[in-house]
Formats: sequence, C-alpha cells, structure tokens
Amino acid sequence: MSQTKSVLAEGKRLLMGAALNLTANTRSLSAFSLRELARSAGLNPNTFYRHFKDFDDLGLTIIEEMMNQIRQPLRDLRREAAESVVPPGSPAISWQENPRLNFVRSIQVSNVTVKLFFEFVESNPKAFILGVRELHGSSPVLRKALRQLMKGFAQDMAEDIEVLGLLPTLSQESLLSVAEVISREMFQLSMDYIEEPERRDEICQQAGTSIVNLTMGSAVMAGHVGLIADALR
Amino acid sequence: MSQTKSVLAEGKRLLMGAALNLTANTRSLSAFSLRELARSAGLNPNTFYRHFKDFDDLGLTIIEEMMNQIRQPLRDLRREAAESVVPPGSPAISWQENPRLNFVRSIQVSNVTVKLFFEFVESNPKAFILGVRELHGSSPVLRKALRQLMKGFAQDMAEDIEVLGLLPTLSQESLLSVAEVISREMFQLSMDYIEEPERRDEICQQAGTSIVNLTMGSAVMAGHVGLIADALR
DNA sequence: TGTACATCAGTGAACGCGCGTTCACTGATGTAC
DNA sequence: TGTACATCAGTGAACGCGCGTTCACTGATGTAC
Repeated sequence: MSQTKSVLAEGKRLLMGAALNLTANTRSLSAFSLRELARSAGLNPNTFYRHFKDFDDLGLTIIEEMMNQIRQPLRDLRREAAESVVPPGSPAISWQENPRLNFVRSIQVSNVTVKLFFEFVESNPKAFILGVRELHGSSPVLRKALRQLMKGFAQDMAEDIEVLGLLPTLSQESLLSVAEVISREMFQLSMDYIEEPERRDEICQQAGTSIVNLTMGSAVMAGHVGLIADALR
Repeated sequence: MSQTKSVLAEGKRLLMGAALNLTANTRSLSAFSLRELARSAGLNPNTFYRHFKDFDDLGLTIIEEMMNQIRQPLRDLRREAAESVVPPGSPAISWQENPRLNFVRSIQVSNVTVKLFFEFVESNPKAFILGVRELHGSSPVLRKALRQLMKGFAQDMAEDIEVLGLLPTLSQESLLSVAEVISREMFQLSMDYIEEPERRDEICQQAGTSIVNLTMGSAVMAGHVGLIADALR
C-alpha cells in the first residue's frame, strides 16, 4: 500500500479504464475475458492478478471509485440548483407563509437538478452504463454494492429535500421512499439519455415532470392539499 | 413449420427452459456457454443450431413468448381489480359528480393491481429476472426488444386507466408518461420482490403508495387540485 | 553516502481445458402418388 | 394400402482456438543500517 490510496498504479488504472470501455461497448463485466481486458489495456494478462482477485474485485473497486466521484458532486449539484433559485442568506420563508413561492422554487430546483444530473451523466456515460447494467447484472456481489450506492443517493436526496425545504413536511420514511423512486427513475432514464441523443430534451423534461408529479402527489397525500391548492391558485 | 406455431419442439422447449434457469441463477444470457446451456437442457450441443441462429435469437424467442404470456394477463389483472371494486354494469359516476368515490376506487384498483402483479411475478420469477436483466444487458437487440415490451405495457396501462376512468382527464401524453414511470418502477421493484422475500409486504405497500403519489400528483398538476381536495375532504 | 535487501509492478512461456462450429450420420414422421 | 422420398430433430466425433491460471523471472523503487 502506497502513501496515498488515491494514487493507483498505472496498470491498475489501465485495467479499470479498459473495463469501463468494454462495458460501455455493450458487454457486461462478466461477458468479456481476462485476456481481452488485458489486451484492451495493453498489458500482460498476468498483470490482472497483481491488482485484483477476480472480476468481482475489479467491479467493486470501480464502483467504490464511482461512489466517491459521483455522490458528492450530485449533492453539490442540488445545492447549487437551490442557491441559484434562492441565494444563500435569504430569509427562510415557510410553506405556510408563502406556498406559491416555495412551490415555484421547488419546481425550479428540481428542473435545474435534473438538467445538471443529465449533464453529469453525459460526461461520465461509461460509469453510468456499468452501474445500471450491473445493478441487475449477473454478479450478486456487484448488485448488492450498487443497491447500497443507490440507497445512499436516495438518503442524500431525502436529506437535501428536507434541509433545503423543497417540500412541505413529510415523514422521514415517506421522504426516503419518494427519494428512492426518484433515484431509480433517474438512473434508469440515464440509459435512455445516453442511447438516444435526439430525445435528450424530451427525456429531461419528462424526468422533471415525473419528479414534480411524485413530490407534489406525496405532499397532497400527506395532507398538504390545501398548501398545494394555494400555490396553484 | 408444424401445424401450430405454439407447439414447440421438445428440444427447443428444453433449451429455452434451461436458458431461463441459468439466467435466474445469477447469470446473463451472454454469460453462459452454448455447451453449458445444452448440458443443462440434457441435449447435444449441436441441437442448439437446429432451433436458434445464436443467443440473441434464443433471447428474442423467449422474450416474444414472455410478451404473449404476460401482457394479456396483466391487463386482465387490472380489469379484474377494477371490477372487484365496482361491479361491471354499475352506472358510471364521473369524477366531477363524486370525487371521493372515484378517488377511493382508484386507490383500491391500484392496490389490488399491485398485489396481483407481484403474485404474478412470484409465479414467473425467472421470466422477470431475465427480462429486467437483459433490459439493460449487453445485447442491443434484446435491449431494444425489451424496451418495446415495456412500452407496450405502458400503453396498455394508459389505455386501461382511461377506459376504467381511474384518473380525472389527462392529456394522452401525460397519461402515457405516468404509465411509463409506473411500469419502469414496477419492473424494477419486481427484482427486490423476488430477492428479498422478507420485505415483500413492505415493497407491495410502497409500490402502491408510489403509484398513488404519482397519479394523484399528475392529476393535481393537470389542474384537478380541486377535485382531489374534495376527495380528501 | 553507500550497500544490501525487500517489495512491487510487470513479463513471457507453458499447461490443460472447455469452447463454438463443422461434418456426416440416424431414425422418426409426414406426404405424394 | 403400399412405396418412395423429403423433412425434421437429434447425435457423435473432430477441429483449431482462446481461455484462466501457474511458474519463474526482471528491473525499478523504497528502506534499514
């Protein structure tokens, strides 16, 4: 183990990159051979064993790195979106005080977040392809790791919704459940976004609409129908 | 070609069954070998070529059969659910006339449908595993076929929602978009349902809640907030 | 500053094995006359 | 009803090939004294 974990050995980096490339070109992690991977990385097949126990190990390492690289940026996107709508330091105004303001703000944050999210997908397509593919892929180990990653996203999202006041008060569990649905939907749509460039605007817009439907629906069902009605008046 | 297409040759049936079994046991279609498949079917490797051109061909045949076996039953489930709440022949009562009745009926239909859907999943787990896995799997051909299948489900659902009057009037495209989100979510949840038997009740309930949130949210955003407020009063 | 040793990333050859695919064959069933 | 032929589902042997994994090796870098 070297002084900093983040400095990966050249070969290790090459192998992980080759795995991403091969996965993106329509193959699962389990569907290409070790030798194919090494060839694609320009290395001796043997070098694989210097860094990884097996393919699950490789997959886990990639996922772990993905987690680090993606999770915080996604939170930042959301904060950024929230602050772009209401500058930080502005006096907080509750949903009760001004439903319309909060409603509009919530929708704007959601739309901006969706847009930034898909831009992020566009700049890391291979990571998303690998992630979504292996989420329901053939390795139980990777499936489990990716499910936890998705759960982490959903928790972040729930926390942010609460801290940023994007919805009228919901129970913790309702909030988490809504966030889980949203994050599943977003990850799924990210594949369409990557594969169908000509439909990107449409996908972006529909994702925004779905999120609004879902969140406002949950607010209504949690007893805030009056607030939403006021906001829409 | 024999007299009826539905009577498959013994070997063809065996091969398709073996493929489902192997897929269910945590492998992708592309991740096991032709010889492995034949062995599992108890046949000569060669027999594969009597029936299929390649693995995509096998996958397409399975998906086509799945489509036939699953699509109509799912529609039937929904009608059944609707009729279990309001017997056929009852006079139709519009949302405007009686929001509360329609709201309650809609929620009940949704809950019953969800329950029946998951029972259906439970009795055909392998088909669902293969479907969800290959939906984002390594074969573009199968991905495309499964996407169309999902789209078909969503169209059925949208049509049924309209015919059965489960929601206040929505535009065709809003309705389809809501149905697409629901069908994606249901298929995704079907994996959790299969893999985590101890959470089945919870999953069932959360699916129902999500659908209600989404549909009622879409009604509210389409301008029916008054109706929903009346229903909740 | 120099020396000796350990660790690390990567190489190259070799192994035995299962693979996809081909070919020529078999025997049962269907069909024309 | 019988005969001749075609089609169909399945078999078994054989091919050459790429595979995962092992072993023994190399040379560069780090470390102890």
